[in-house]
Parts: sequence; C-alpha cells; structure tokens
Amino acid sequence: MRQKLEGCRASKNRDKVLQILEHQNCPITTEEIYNMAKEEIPKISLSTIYRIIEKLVTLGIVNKATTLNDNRARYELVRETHKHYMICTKCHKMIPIDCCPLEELENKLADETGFNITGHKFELYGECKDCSVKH
Amino acid sequence: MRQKLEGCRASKNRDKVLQILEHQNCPITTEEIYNMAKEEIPKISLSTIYRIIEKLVTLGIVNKATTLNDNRARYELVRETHKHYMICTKCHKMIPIDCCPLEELENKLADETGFNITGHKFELYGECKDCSVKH
DNA sequence: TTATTATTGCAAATGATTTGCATTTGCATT
DNA sequence: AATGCAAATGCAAATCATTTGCAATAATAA
Repeated sequence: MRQKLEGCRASKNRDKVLQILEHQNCPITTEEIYNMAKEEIPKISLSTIYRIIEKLVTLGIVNKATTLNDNRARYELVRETHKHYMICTKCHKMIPIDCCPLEELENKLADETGFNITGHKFELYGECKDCSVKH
Repeated sequence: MRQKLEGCRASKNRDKVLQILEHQNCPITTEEIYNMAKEEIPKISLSTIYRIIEKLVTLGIVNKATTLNDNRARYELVRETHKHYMICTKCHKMIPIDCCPLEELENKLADETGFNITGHKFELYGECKDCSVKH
C-alpha cells in the first residue's frame, strides 16, 4: 500500500482516511468516513474525502463496492484476501462471509469466452437475524 | 407476471415498458427505456418510466441491477432462470454467462448463519474481446 | 529560501432519481 | 351512459450523492 503512494505528497487527511478504512470490516460510505474523520480533523471537507477516495481507488488501494440499493457507494481497503458479504435488505448491514467459490470458475470462463477477467462481485441478499426477529 | 399486475389498472405506458424489457438480454437504464418508449409514445415522461419501474420492482417483476460503476441503475425482467453477466470495465458491455454455481452454497450459508437469503449477485469484471483488441 | 504543484476547503454545478401537484384515465358503481 | 374515486401521467421543481472550479495552503524539489 505504502509503495503505491509514491508520487503523492504526505497528507494528514489521506492518512486519516486510510486509518479509518483499516479499522473497518465492511465497506463504508464517504459520509461515514467524513463523520469519523471530522472527530479528529474538524475542518476536513466532504469533497476532500471524495478526492482522497478517488485517488486511492485509482491506485488500487481501495475498492469501490457499489451494490446496496440505496444509491450510495461504499469503499473498503483492498486486502490480500478479498471478502464477500451477505447484505441485509432491511437494515443494510453487511456481514462478511469467508468463502469465495469463484477462483476456478473465473479461469474456466476466461478460457471459454476470451474475456479478460480482472475481478468479480459476489453478494448475498436477504434478512439478517435481527431483522427477522423484529418481525 | 400478468397475475402480479392484478390490482393495477391497464396502462399503455406500462405495457410498453414491459414490452421493451422483454426484448432485452441485458439490463438497461431508465433513460434507454425512455428513449425507446418515446419512439411510439412521444409524450411519455421520464418520471413515468421511473414510477413504472419502481412499481414493477416492488411487484417482483423487474430486477434492479445496480452494479456498473457509472452511477446509474439498470433493470431487467425477472425470469425463471436468472442470469449473471460479465461486464466490460471499458465499454460497459454486459455479456450474459449461463452458469450459476451458487445455489447449493446459498443453502449452506443460510444454515450456518441464520441469514434468510432471498437473492444474490454474481458478476465478473474485465475487458471484453473488442476492448482488448482496441489496445 | 523559492518555485512548483499536489492538496484542500468552500461553494456552486452536475446528473440521476424522486416528488408535488394538477390533469387525465381506467374501472367499478349507479 | 353518467358519476365517483383512485391510479396513472406529465411537467416542473426538489433532492441527494457526487463532481468540479477556484483560490488558498502546504509538501517537496531545486
């Protein structure tokens, strides 16, 4: 991650965003990042968050996870082992699951179609335990 | 599909939207639907498309596929056998693939986690043949 | 120290989607 | 066929996430 930042200047804001992302186990919105960052850097601006995130995505450090049906993007650090999630359609909670049955399939499909596969998305939707209980 | 529409009134606009969707093999945007519909119903309004789509999604007739990173939703008819797609990150072309390795996995995960799974998303990203050729 | 340019904050712009409201229209009941 | 009611519609305006212009600030190289 560090090495990818070469060419960039030091930035307290960017460090803070990275630190926040490191502590998440699920993707979060720019607004969530903004609110957390503001606690320590009160004058930080939302557009700065967007710009930092954009750069981190470009550098391959952060992953954009546009999936919930609430029209807002969510972001997470790219890690060695990527994760998939179960997403509650009621409360939008994202619950990491630790399997990815797709590696071998990717190769098979790439061979068959000539499509140069660089990534994939796999998500499950439904109701989490909490929301099922609540009726 | 028909049966799900009971309680709704007849609507030329809705019929047209359904007819358009029936002829697609990939999800399309509201704007695309709008442009196609306008050819035969010139005074139809974009917000009507949105409202029709919203209703069809609520009725379970249409599926919202928010996935491309271009910040616009895409819609497709819910069919007996759902599809998955390979999506070109360059030209945004969506190429249907005909396998879905997830059914058994869904059951396994549902058992293990108590999550009531109602759906899933599986998409592959990369470069399609055309875009690979173009350099 | 100075020049260069990335980074930032703020306000305004953008663009997809949603909503308010008055009008039209489908359909059930006279 | 006439009437009433609510769904469906068109249009314009509002909303909301995201992007952008611009001037000010700050990191780094010379």
